[in-house]
Amino acid sequence: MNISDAAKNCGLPAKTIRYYEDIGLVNPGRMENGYRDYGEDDLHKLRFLQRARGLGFSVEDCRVLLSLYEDRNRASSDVKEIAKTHLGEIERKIAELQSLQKTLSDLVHACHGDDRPHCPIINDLAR
Amino acid sequence: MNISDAAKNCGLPAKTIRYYEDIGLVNPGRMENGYRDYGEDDLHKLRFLQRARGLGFSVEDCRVLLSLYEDRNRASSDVKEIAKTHLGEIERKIAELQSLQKTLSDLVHACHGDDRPHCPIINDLAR
DNA sequence: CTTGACCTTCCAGTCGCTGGAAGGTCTATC
DNA sequence: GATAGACCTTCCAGCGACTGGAAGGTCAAG
Repeated sequence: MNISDAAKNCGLPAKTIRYYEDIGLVNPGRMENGYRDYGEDDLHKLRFLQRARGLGFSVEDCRVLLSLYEDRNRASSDVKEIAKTHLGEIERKIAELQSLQKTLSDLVHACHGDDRPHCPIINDLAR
Repeated sequence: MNISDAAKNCGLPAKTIRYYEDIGLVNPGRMENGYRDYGEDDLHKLRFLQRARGLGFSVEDCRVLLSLYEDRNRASSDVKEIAKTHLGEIERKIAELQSLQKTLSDLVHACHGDDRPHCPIINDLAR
């Protein structure tokens, strides 16, 4: 299967798939004319990557997860550890964004938003 | 005032201050020896940038906010518009992260995390 | 035989810094 | 006056994870 069909199949852009090959995540074979040729295994990996990236795992996390995916003797604790760490980062980020949201929404509500120059938002930034 | 004192004063690294000059945000004068020389106005701008970046505004937003900050005839509605847009982006991001958090935390809870290979997290990624 | 849709590689740009190299300047001490 | 150490300068490269585009090869249809 050529790259554009593989792209349709896994939901990743062709450019991204080539990039994943560049960094050694998915190495398809080649046809006689030099075109990339994706087999079932490759497609599985690409879909796996698409899902894992969609859950916000870094590409390096994905590399490890992919090797665990392929390791029939993996310990589920290794997978869980990565996921827990990632979950913690997500929760930290949510907390950080919620704090920004509170500050910003207070400022936005305090600002009349008319044609006069007085602006609590600017005043806060300048304080 | 030289760059390292300015850095202490505004809470930004010297590297970042030079970068802001590169992209035309804060242009200090120079001393006779070629060293950058930060005056009160420059320090105000740097502190403004430090605050605005801390609230997650993009550097381009900061550029506009800075020009509004300096415009005594600004309309507060212009400021409010930028802040509201940014707030919307933050809220979108929070929602997205919360959805990831839910999925991931369900998966993490479903995984025993022992030395056996069975792993609902991997299974979900591979589905 | 040409058109158009694929494919290939390679290079540059995104954003907001950050690190490091190579070299100039200033201040204090010997 | 020499030297050390802490500054300062400019410039170039790299981060993550792609994305866009140029230049050129391949293939099937009309």
